[in-house]
Amino acid sequence: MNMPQSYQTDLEVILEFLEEHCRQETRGQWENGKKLRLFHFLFEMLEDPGMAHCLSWVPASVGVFRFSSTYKEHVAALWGQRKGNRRPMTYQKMSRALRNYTRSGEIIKVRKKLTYQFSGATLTTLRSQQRMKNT
DNA sequence: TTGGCTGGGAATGAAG
DNA sequence: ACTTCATTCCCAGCCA
Repeated sequence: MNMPQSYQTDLEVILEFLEEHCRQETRGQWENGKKLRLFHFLFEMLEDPGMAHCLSWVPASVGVFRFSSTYKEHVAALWGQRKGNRRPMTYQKMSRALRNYTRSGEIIKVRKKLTYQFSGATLTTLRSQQRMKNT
């Protein structure tokens, strides 16, 4: 129990770091040890039946999903809360982030109103991560 | 014509 | 210091 002062403060620093890390985990900013990305969040929402009135898969088209016109702002607001942004998230801004995925090809825009599509690769990694969770 | 979506440049922020 | 991803702002085009 008799430790040098410097050793104790090092421990305190480490504990402080871990506590902050845990706080971020519970705030949902981390997923599988990696930073939470927008498409992870959207996938989560899509797999949640309680969110079907906000956004849902388009039947018979793999990886295609669509926001509801009336609740799209709700999804955006939730996303903003999850990230802990200073200013409230809006659909306008969230869709801008969605457009950034065009470069990386993780999500592409479908020529239909409020609808987008996960790439095959993105979809398979998301589904495998989802498997990990339920075990 | 107008409002709702869409597209994207550019600057800034957050975090590793 | 540099990259990645997201946020914020803003403007312009399209179309029902």
